Amino acid sequence: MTRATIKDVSRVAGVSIKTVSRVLNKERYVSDDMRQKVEEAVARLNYHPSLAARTLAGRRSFQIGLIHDNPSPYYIFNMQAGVGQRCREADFRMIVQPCDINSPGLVDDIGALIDQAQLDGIIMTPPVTDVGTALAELFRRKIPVVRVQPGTDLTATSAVYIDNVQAADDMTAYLISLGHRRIGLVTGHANYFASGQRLTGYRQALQRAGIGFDAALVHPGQFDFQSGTAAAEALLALPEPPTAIFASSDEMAAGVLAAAHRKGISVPGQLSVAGFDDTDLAQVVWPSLTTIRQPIRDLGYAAADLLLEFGETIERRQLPHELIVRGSTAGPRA
Amino acid sequence: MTRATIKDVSRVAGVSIKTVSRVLNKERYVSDDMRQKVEEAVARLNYHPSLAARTLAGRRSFQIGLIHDNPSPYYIFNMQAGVGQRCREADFRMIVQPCDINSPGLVDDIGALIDQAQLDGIIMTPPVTDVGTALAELFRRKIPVVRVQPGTDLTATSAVYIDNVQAADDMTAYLISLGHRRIGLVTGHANYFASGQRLTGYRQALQRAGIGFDAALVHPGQFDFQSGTAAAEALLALPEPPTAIFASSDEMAAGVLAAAHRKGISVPGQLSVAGFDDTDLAQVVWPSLTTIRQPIRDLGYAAADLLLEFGETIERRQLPHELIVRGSTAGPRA
DNA sequence: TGTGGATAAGATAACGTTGTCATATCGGAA
DNA sequence: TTCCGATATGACAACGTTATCTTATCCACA
Repeated sequence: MTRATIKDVSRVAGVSIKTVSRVLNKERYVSDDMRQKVEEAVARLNYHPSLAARTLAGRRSFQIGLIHDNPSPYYIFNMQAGVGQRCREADFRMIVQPCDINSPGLVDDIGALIDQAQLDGIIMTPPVTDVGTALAELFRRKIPVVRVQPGTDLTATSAVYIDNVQAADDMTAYLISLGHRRIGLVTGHANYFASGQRLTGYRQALQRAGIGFDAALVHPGQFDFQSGTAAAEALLALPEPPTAIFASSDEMAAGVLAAAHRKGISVPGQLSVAGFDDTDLAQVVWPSLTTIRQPIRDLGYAAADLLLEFGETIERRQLPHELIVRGSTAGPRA
Repeated sequence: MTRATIKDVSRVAGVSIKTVSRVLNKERYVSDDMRQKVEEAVARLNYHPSLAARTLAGRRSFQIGLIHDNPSPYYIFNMQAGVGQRCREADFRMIVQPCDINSPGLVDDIGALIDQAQLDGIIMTPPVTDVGTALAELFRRKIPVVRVQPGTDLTATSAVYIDNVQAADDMTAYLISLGHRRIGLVTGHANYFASGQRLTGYRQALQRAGIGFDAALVHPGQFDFQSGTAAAEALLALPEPPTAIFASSDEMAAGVLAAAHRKGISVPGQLSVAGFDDTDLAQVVWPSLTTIRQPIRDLGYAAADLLLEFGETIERRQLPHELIVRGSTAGPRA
């Protein structure tokens, strides 16, 4: 017994092939009578149309690509979950393509993917979002693109994002409201525009509170644990060390926690620590992290939604972030 | 300008369509002369064959499926990385399909996936590996299957795995070698056969060392942080509490750490803690975890390799685990 | 009563590959 | 020399859908 084809369905239903196709594609001009006959036959034969044939014959492939170069399992997992869910709802398939933004073959790889799979659209996550050559290639092919949290050419494609400036501002303001005046900031990887945006939000909140900006309190990081530890060690060795450290990612915040533990500095007693992202990590370290929740899964869902609903039409959607207060922050010298 | 087709290539190279196809598929009986002409034309036109057309005409789709129902981002991310890498090497594509083993539609979903995408093979990870109805459906369709760490019907399909019994034995023996006699065990989720295997390894090591098995020291968990915390609280409240706790996952070990921190119990001074998996988490908590490294990425790579190299032929491959000693373990009452 | 637009259904030609079969050439053994 | 298997290439059908075009009704309206 081999797979059922549309021909089998049409025979069983007693209608033409084209009518079956019409029902499958929810086209207009099909009588309820026919529709029902076809649906019964489809169910009876447990028929599933061949994606290959549909792609070849039609101009759609029912597939979208998710391109990323992101080392964070948590980020990618949730992004995939969101995109994947929206795809399932529309009976689309998601093709995940990791890549390397420093590879010279990047543009060719993306081109090959689109050619081979005849993708109907592309979703990109940072930092791939801001690779000019890749973007240019996509424009050349006139393929619908949605970028997640893009940093450049903001109006060139559809996009979904959160307000990173406001989020960092919120967190900084929260720390200030606890009584902190010397707040360290560990910035993110320079490849990510979000890093700069979070710095902006930090400065903005300080200024509003009338606290002078001290460059010594800002230490570069790369979003990972190691750089969080290193940054914390540098900041805590200052003549006038901070009473709170705001790390631009939960991983770095975990690094700060580890550094504090090692030095016997109690958190939040002697030092408050805040993260960003609200990854699983935030609730698994001790003490659990005060952080900014970034709705990664929702961003993925929204990205796929824009692609499926609007296609080439450029659309933008901003999603809300949320300040999550947990055990790693408290007032200074408590 | 539209995509180049095989027809364009054949025209530019001055050969027949079939010859181009032969070169593309590395078939025999093609002269070097022809091969070179075709390759030049392919490069010049930047030609990429349509997967849809190849799938429709041939009997292969150049796609394999990865089916999972696993809540761990780390596990899935690494599994995908391994499978994906092997796929890229063979110019195959990986289709990732999350699923729900408790859903009544599970079998239908898998069937639909295979029908629609005409997959050349399937890789499954626990706990989907042991869902009898799903396995039966795959057998019915005679599709090559590789299971990662299967628990049942071990010889029914190809498989890749580590020796969970030995791994748990290794860890338990290590803790005993440090001088521990009362070692708590937090077991994993009952859906996973690995959970039982790790318990077996634990008992095995105890017995070899002449330490009596105490059921009170074994507490059920579900692989997650919460259950680790709960188990630790229960174990530490025993009249004669353990001096070491071996959790069957790093997440649960992190939960044990948190419980210890909360109670003011120092690790590893008053309590040793060990995990399992060596996820990113192990190095991000404080103190960093002594654990068993499970080569998840390599397992994925090997699984794809078996699928691509052996197809329907059943093959098995065991990969090595490794005991990783970090800061969370030491001798008792140090 | 005739006309035309909306509705409904089918026949047939694509889509871009691979499979199958046919054909031609070459080198070595009988 | 003759024949045969190995090598090399091409013509053409087939894969399972959708697109395009055609045909047939039906109903409202002039």
